[in-house]
Amino acid sequence: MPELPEVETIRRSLLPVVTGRDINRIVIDSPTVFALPDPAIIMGRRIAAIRRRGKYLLFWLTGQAAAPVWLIVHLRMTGRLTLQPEATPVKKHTHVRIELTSPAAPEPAWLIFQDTRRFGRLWLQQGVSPDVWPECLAGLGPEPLDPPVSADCLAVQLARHRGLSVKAALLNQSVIAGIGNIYADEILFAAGLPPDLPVASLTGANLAHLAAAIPAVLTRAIELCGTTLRDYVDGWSQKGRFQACLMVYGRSGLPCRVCGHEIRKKKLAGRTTCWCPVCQLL
DNA sequence: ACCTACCTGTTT
DNA sequence: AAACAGGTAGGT
Repeated sequence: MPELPEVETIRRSLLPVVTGRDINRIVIDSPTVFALPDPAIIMGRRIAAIRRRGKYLLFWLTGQAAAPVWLIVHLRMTGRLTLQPEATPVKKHTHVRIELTSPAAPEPAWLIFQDTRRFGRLWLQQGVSPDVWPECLAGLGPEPLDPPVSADCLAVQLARHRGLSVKAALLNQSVIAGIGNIYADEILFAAGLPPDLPVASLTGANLAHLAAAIPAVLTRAIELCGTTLRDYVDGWSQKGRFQACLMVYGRSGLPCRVCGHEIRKKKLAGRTTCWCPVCQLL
């Protein structure tokens, strides 16, 4: 489900409500999803900020006379992170519930982690900055949007993966952080590149088109609050609207919205890949 | 550079 | 009944 635009939309939707609130209670229904050795580590802490790195959400938890702790969330395919009013009944596939209170707000609220397929995970990181946390964030490539990735940066990042197809390279989180199957296909369409093109055969002009397409597609997707195909919603349970703008993903057999040629589909890098054989002909 | 596993639900 | 789904870790 969530790629960079969806995770960023969730971050922005939660930000104004959740920052400054205090953790009053935590209920873990699935210890495999969140192995929290001792709830006392985060009890009473305040959510001071929310950051995003690639597809990870990072909650900065401060406490009096205590070193800050990071709560790290990855939603994988079907994870949801939403706010619910205090009295909301517990829904199916709820794995973690965090009750948040605020001196300014009379009613507590729940921050809920739901995940049908249970691939999503939560972790705690104490002491070390999450950027160097070896188990996840340390291996991530650069953020594609701040600043917008350049052709030079892309060339450097791709240099270690010359044997991959350009689609496989875009999906590799150590090349650029945050791109998944939907946006890889959409970016390659916007760049006019065939997905099975080997990285080794990319020209300078190809790299320039690719570098321009990455921020263009991701920024537009964020503006439209992400892509809702089935499960994805933001922190207020609102769907995204970028699905109406998809040019190739999920459109196999349909006419290309630019040239009218039939959109094709095949497995590449283990993932279904859709492209226009005319607009993306080298 | 590929394959499978991890899960549950939906579509073919 | 089988294939497939936004992701990634781990094995070969």
